[in-house]
Amino acid sequence: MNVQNAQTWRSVQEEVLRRIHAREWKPGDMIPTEAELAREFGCARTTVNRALRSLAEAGLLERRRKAGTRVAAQPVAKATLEIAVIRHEVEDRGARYGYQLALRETRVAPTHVSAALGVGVQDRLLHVMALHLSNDAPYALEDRWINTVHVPDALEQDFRSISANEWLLQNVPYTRGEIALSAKPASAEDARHLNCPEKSALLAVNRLTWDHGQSVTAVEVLFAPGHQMRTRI
Amino acid sequence: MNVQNAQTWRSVQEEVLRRIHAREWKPGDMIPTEAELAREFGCARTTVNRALRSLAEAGLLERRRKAGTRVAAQPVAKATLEIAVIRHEVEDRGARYGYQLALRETRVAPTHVSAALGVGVQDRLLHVMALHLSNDAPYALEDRWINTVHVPDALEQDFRSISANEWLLQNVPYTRGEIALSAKPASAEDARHLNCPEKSALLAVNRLTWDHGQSVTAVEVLFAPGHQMRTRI
DNA sequence: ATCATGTTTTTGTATATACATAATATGATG
DNA sequence: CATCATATTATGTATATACAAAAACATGAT
Repeated sequence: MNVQNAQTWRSVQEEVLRRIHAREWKPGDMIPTEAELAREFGCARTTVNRALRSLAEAGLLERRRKAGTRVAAQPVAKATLEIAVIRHEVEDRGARYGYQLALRETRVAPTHVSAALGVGVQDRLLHVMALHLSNDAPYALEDRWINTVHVPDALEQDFRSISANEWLLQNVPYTRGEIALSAKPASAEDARHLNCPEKSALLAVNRLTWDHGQSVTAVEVLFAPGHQMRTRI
Repeated sequence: MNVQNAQTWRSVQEEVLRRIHAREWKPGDMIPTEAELAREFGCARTTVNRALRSLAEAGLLERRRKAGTRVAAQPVAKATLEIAVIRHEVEDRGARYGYQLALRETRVAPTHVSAALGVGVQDRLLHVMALHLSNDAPYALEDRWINTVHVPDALEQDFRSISANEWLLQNVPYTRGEIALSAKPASAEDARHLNCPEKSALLAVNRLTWDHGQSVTAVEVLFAPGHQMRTRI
């Protein structure tokens, strides 16, 4: 064990990663304690802690007090999908963004929506459908229900020039949310908006957000056929 | 400005979060400097730094040296999908896991696969197809190509009792990977394996992993119709 | 007005030290 | 042998201090 020169937490992290990748430390193996590594690397324990904590957050290490640190047996790949404002998503790809409001109404929601939002089945909610365009081609269809009891300001908005997607993110905070990704066949209406054959396979993102226990909005975003969500690990 | 009693970084974080959610600090607003907050909370700047850094990693704050810290204008929802071993995914749902090898061959890969893996179009790769079952029902279809130049040990495995998914994660390290999520219509073969109508909308996860610049494997996992990937934010 | 340069401010990190906390290991006790 | 209390130990966190680095800002030359 040489005295390595690793005085920054990043260099410690790099060396630890190297040992994991080189299989010097195999999945499931215990690794030395922070104090031992600090001695080996000639740095403070705090520095080692910073490096190992960060690797644990990434899922590569498993740490427990007293028990020590081990290399994750099956590193769970944590794919971080960045779910941004759709306009930014389009513009970041270098395309021209377009937006069309398809529908805006206040009505009683289908039971699965009112149940998900935790409102009464008779409550009227704001329902907005809109098409997001990329270079004039359909990009995504947004189908959204807004809890107007908790977000009355939404009733003031016509959502003709700014999408509900963007308006809500800028104006209504949330403390908690659930996201579900799935594949769905295009309904006749979906197909018409997205200009694709009926029953095409569409990537669907369903989001449900809450603010301090109060539901805010339920939204389904259907992406045009062929769309991919990408990320690295 | 009362002297709050916030001596742990978590309590500092909570208070900062409260102010963001209560819109005392609105999206786009600058917030006080670490030193100011430390004074206000009566704790060390290190503690404030820990709290704010963590919130910045979560996408709620944007920090820049000298410029200071501001509340993210459009908090990018970072949905962390945990992509685990499929067997664990099934078992964690409380279901009985099953596995069937459908095909194992060594052959020249389709050009899009050899291109993705960065191998010659004439190179023979290991091709494995397998069905993962949940309570005896089809759960996911795995279609995998393995770069046998970089992972020759894979040729020793028959993948009849352990899936390539699991074997690779336990035995072959990788340093980098790309993941793409999309929706695909079921081919005739997909439909046969997954026991669903042809052209059903299937959620597809495509993964490509590399180890120090060497490609390891390219895999497409098709989930049975109706499957959802869920996460919270 | 524009550009290069230096100053200052804010976040970022490293350190030693101290104590907290969780969980295991140990030993006493029935 | 099982069970409970206790000691031990590795990680987790808080602190003061110091310096590094990025970037905005001010200054001055052109």
